[in-house]
Amino acid sequence: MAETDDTGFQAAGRDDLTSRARIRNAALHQFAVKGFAGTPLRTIATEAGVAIGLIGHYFGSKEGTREAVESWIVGLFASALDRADSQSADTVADVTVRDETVAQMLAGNPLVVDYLRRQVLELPTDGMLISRLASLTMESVEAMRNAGQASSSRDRVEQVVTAMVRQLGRLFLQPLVDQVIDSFPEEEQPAIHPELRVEIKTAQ
Amino acid sequence: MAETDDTGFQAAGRDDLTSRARIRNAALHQFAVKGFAGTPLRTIATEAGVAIGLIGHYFGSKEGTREAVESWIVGLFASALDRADSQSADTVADVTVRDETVAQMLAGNPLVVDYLRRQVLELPTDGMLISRLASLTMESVEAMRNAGQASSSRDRVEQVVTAMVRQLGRLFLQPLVDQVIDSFPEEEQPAIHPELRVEIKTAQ
DNA sequence: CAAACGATTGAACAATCTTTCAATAGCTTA
DNA sequence: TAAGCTATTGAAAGATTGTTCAATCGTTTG
Repeated sequence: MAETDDTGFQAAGRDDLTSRARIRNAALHQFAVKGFAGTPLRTIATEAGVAIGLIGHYFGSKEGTREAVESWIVGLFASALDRADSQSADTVADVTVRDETVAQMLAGNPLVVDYLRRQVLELPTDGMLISRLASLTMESVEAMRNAGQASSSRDRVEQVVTAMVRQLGRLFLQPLVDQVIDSFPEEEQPAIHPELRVEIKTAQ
Repeated sequence: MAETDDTGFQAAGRDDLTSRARIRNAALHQFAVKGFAGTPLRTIATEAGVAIGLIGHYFGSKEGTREAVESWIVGLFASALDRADSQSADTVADVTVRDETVAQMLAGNPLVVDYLRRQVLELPTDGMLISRLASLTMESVEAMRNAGQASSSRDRVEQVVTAMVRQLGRLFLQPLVDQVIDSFPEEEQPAIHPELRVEIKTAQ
């Protein structure tokens, strides 16, 4: 693996990407849309424009391909948080800046949202991804506490949960709204889709 | 098909169920936990304690098995709404009673919640289930409008969306909260899981 | 009793899937 | 140029899947 990998964030023509990156992108796309079990490796190979054998060559197995996709996603979150800190005037960015930066990253990678939404359902057997993102968020919370930008009296775990629900809750639930609305004939559908609001009411 | 089918709601010993019902229950269980594509028919047969061939005999195909599961779920919602009406003093139950009755039904059938949550994510390709439940909810909304128990000035579709989000939103999002909390060592986890609140903010 | 019928089984089949691997092409380095 | 990499291919193997079907069992019906 002598070649560098793209982050998918900087603009890059489809044909400029390495085979490895194209495979990873195709896997993310298929897993997000059809699910892990519902995606044959052949489909990934076709979408990436490579031969089947190349997937095994780079990622070892189908499970290894999933791992690569998830590590890439974790990297996306990590770099978004780093960006928030570096763009902030303070040493550490506050909640608003962090949320906004993550939201922008997710808006630019809708497939990541689709993938994550699925992961939350798939049983904790192999669902390490959410746990990895939780760790990342915990680091973020710690940094904010140390900088006095987050309450130090509230429970840490609770702060992590709140942050993740704030970032992901609305995005996860949107398909419910969309599917319900789309199930009605077009002339009955409201022009503007109702806006979802998801909150956590901290236990008393 | 001379035999009657259970509703799964009244208590019934596992061994009292017909093969048909046991297959349907096993299918619901596996689809909810592993997903449709991730569930081999052999697994369903084993859990139901029958031979593979019997599934085809009763449901024709794997797709037919899914259909049977979904029809059973639709029936569960329909009978819950009927029950709400019959228990109400008025001719038509009000929103609170309906929501409460549906909530009780879902609490008694957690696998149904898991199954539905998956349906919302799995692409609308074949996902007729949400659409069927939306129709059911629309009938419910119409009944309430006619009885003067629901505003007649607001948009019908919007009322349906609101009702379904109210009934399902929190349940769908709970796994996110649980997975995040469970990803921390047990001694750090808060005693009481934070309470989720999901609302719809009607478009202005 | 005999015939008929639904319930049930498990093997067989064809299709599809993942993984493996030998072979080729292309590029770098000594 | 020769040798040694890595990238890439596509066929083959081996496992798994959904579906089909002939055969058996048990009960009901004539």
